[in-house]
Amino acid sequence: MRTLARDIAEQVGKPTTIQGWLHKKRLLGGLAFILVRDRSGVVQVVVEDKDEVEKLRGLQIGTVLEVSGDVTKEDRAPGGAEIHEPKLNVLVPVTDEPPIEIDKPISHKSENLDTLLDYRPLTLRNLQEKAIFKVQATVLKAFREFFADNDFTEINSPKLLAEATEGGAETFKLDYFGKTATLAQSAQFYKQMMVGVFERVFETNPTYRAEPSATTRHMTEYITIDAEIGLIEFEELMNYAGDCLAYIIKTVQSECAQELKSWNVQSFTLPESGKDIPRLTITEIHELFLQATKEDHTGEDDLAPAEEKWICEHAKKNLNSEAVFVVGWPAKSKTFKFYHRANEQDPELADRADLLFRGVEITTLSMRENRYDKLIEQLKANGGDPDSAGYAPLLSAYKYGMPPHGGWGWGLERTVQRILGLNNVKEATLFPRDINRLSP
RNA sequence: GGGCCCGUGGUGUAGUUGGCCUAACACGCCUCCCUGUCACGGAGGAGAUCGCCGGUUCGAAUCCGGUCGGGCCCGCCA
Repeated sequence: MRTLARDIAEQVGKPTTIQGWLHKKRLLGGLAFILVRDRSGVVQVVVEDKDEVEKLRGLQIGTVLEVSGDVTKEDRAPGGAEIHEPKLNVLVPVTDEPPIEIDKPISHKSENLDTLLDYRPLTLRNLQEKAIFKVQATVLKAFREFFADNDFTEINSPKLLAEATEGGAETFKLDYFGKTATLAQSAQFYKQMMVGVFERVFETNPTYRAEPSATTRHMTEYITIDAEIGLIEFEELMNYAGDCLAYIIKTVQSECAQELKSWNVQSFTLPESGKDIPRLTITEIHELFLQATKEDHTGEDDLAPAEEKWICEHAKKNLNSEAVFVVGWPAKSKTFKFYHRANEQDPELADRADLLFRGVEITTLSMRENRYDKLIEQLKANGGDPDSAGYAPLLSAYKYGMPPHGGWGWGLERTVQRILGLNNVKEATLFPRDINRLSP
């Protein structure tokens, strides 16, 4: 019967067997300490028998072991207990020296990211690296809990599409039995169609962008948490997104305390309720930024990366929130897509917001134009053909009844990146894909 | 796509105004010593034609040109 590392203290006084990877050897002559890592953590094993120590000769970190012995309460041991008088059984010997050390923090300096990512199958075994993806899994779990609490249904939309439709971003093209298929740049149209079915839907799937971006924020494949909500209005939609962020942070704080500590993440400055996250218009932010830095972006349709960073620091200090909703997006702009909805009172503005968190845009949300005729009009104005195979399915959903609705696309990796204070979104991605990297 | 920067043992770095470099340091690895380590400690050892190609020079890790790989910022984009 196998015991996990996290349960070792409960086994005190009992013969116990653990299984896992040799994580660290400390040979002190007549006494050796070895650390064995399993899915739950690390156990210290004290080896005094020379024959047992000798079994480890020539074996490298990564060797898979089964260790049977007596668990002893020991305050000097990590976790308060350790295994004594062990019998070591080598399940999978490793004799080649690993190319990278995994038992101490690995360099995350930008110029060393290549090494970190090239050896990803091994570097992920480092406990600090592993912690990033424990946090990611917890964020994803929190999303699902939030959606379940609010009566959403989870869906999965296709990623192979007949043609590029949404506009805005470049798509990947690939051969599809002699036809050209594209990889989905978002779940946009499908989640909208599904509003007509479930009213509230979400999905957590990869999305693909063929943009030649070389920044710390962009990848060609990333996970979006796509949500779409029927019978909602703009203010309410922002509140949902804010509540969702608050729930994610709360969940990570309670379930990943150890992981946050290992990345030296102390605390979060965030309102408990989404409605208390500050709303600032693009124009206001341009003005504040100009006053503070003398750098002028007034008149621009979008925020510069430096402004996104600055406004979050500003809001943390002055508005008690590291998250900010950026509103006041122009309706007459290339940032306005054909399915967006203009504001009823002020048609010059779009019912759209970006949610910035700790300096990075993590979510884009908007109300969608739900009136069939108006949508067709906007589509045509955008150069789209309503009769094409790319638009017809979406339009048929509209034709037969779409309520006012809105939703968001939320970057999972960016969220984890900012929670942990990582410099590059690729550090928060298991096997990142970017303009230069397609492997591992 | 534009600008700037970087490539030195397995890993992280120093050296880069040409000669003292027959390339240094730390970690890792190997051998030996060490019974409470937890970045264990100590002694010794192996391991790099300095990304690649060409040029300048008596002499190149160091200068020049090209090339390949990578990073950061901007743009695009989320």
